[in-house]
Amino acid sequence: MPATIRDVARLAGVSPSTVSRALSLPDVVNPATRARVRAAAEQLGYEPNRAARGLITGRTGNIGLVVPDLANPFFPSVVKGVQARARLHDVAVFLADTDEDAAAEAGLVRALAKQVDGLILCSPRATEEELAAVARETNVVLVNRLVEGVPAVTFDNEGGMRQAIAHLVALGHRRIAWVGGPKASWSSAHRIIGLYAAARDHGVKLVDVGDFAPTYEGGMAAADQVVATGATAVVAYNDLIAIGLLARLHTRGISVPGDLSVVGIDGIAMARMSRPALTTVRLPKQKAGEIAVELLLAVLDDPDPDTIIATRGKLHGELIVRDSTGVAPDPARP
Amino acid sequence: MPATIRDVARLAGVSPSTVSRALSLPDVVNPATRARVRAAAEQLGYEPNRAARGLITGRTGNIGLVVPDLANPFFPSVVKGVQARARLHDVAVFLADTDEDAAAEAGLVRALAKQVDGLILCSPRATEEELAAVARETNVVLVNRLVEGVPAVTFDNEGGMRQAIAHLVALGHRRIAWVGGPKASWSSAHRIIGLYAAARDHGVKLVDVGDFAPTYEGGMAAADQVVATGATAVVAYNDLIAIGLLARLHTRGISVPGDLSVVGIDGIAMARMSRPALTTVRLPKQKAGEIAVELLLAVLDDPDPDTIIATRGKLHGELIVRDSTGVAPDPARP
DNA sequence: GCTGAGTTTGCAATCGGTTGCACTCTTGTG
DNA sequence: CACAAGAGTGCAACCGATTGCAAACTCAGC
Repeated sequence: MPATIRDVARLAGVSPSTVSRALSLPDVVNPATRARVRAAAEQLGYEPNRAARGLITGRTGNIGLVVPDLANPFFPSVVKGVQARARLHDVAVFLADTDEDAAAEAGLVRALAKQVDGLILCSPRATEEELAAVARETNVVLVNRLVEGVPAVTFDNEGGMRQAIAHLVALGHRRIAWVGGPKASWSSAHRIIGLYAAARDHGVKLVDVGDFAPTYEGGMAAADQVVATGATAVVAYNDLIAIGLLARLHTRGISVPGDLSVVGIDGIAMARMSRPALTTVRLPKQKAGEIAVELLLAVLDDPDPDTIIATRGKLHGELIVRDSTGVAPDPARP
Repeated sequence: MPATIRDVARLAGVSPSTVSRALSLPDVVNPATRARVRAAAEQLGYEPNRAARGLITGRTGNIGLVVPDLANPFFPSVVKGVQARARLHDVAVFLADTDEDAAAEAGLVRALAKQVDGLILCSPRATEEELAAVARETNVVLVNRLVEGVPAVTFDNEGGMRQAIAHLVALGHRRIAWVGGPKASWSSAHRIIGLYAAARDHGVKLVDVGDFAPTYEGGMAAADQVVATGATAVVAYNDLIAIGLLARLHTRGISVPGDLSVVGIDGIAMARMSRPALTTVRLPKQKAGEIAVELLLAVLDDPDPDTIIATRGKLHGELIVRDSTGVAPDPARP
């Protein structure tokens, strides 16, 4: 039912090839013809059939986006960024959610790969080898993960942790606990590195209470161990864990920030709404999605390996101080 | 680079047409040949090219999903449901977020429509006429919206409101405020109808404080008006608004549920995490996404108008009682 | 042994675009 | 004025599948 290139050609009195050129290579056709073709296309509401074009060009005009779990508010933000930027470039986005399942992730990636020009993998849980393998056969951009030779946009974890520690140290904290995220999480591993570096520089003690699910429940589970460390402040892998901590601490009657200061990471909307409002390192999530699209599109246009390797984005976080952090309790008091 | 149907044909010693049939119409080809073809396809890792198939069949194997705002936790849940179910049927999902902009919505829908077999529109902000028009030229399933002659999956708003009111009445509340959502929201309009009906049945007074943005800020903005009504309980259009109410009420030193009980709607994860934990009507959001996919696929398989009109799903919500509701304050007390 | 029905398979057209090549028609140059 | 270069356009092949139609083959029945 929709108009084809032949309909336009007939109406404009030219051949289909001229229509094709008038629309996609404007400078090789006579301005007068071009205008005539454009008018005909307009009148018929002609839009090239993507499948047909894709068949010959090998390009689908689609990109795939894979995230571990949409229920974690971190990811919808990234998705929004990808969405918005892709639309600007007239590229459609296939979305897939792996439910934090590394096996499902691999299958999904392979299935998606065949239907798109490139993939954006956000916080993938797969191993480096698997990712490198995928990147070899498909155009891939990683978000929040770094693998040798694969374009990526990451967050400056070290810088973020440095800000958090500096803030806590300024408030007088000298013993700080760390609640880690999933073992397979690249960013968890890198945050702890930044944290230790910052702690060393400031001469404060860091206590690692282990790895937890990056969820509210994970935070609830971690809370008692945090308290047992005797730390006066805690940094959590993400805001969801931090909010879980807040809840359990409240239940136990431990005052935040009176007895214990809590810092999250991510800067999800919910952090503002918790009680007390959560001090956090806000990551430019949406921006990350936007840049990932730009990177991917750049790679598609110029698949030169050297360019690809240089294609990197590193985004800086920003410490947002709210009510969950305060001066360290006087050690003499109890 | 990937194997084509011709490669498989050559390896199996048959013609491409036989390969096509062996793979998609198994019973019209000789079992022996079929096995040979299957083996060859397997060996080559052959997967039919979707663009090529789409060109001839007119089917893309893709569906589109349009939501107003991924930042509202309601929608990621629906998206997850759609996702999961679509994958089961080997259908890919295009996602678009309109940023709550009705104009953008129209454009997006039209753009998406050409690349997919059908669309799922979740809580669309467009007018009935626009939606009916879209439904006439594309296969559409609505979620959380009802338009004459268009398949839809909705929530039982009346029933949900009835449960909420019954709960509040049992707690002794006799004057209940309602904080509405966006004017263009179909569900807001229908929730208020259910609310009034339930209030009448129970002989309690309902006070409408007006329409607000379906956000935390919207709830903060509504709080003072709620207090001014003198109501002892308030029902909010959604959980986000309810959580905003909680925050502002806390700031003003108004106790929840001591002075005022608060009920939300949606049952987002965040509701459990608020302080006090929010009593809410939990809607089966993910289920709605799953059913929407089933409905859409059914419509695609059988585009008979009579079937289409009968294609409806209505999901029931469930009252989750938490700490934000309690017995009405003694009127004599102040 | 021949005919006809029923199976199984291949040929070739087709979907809707894009693009290499060749052809026509200007226009500029010697 | 002839000729070459260049611009503009059309022809036809092609991308990778599906499918109507016809050919080839099998097999039963007479």
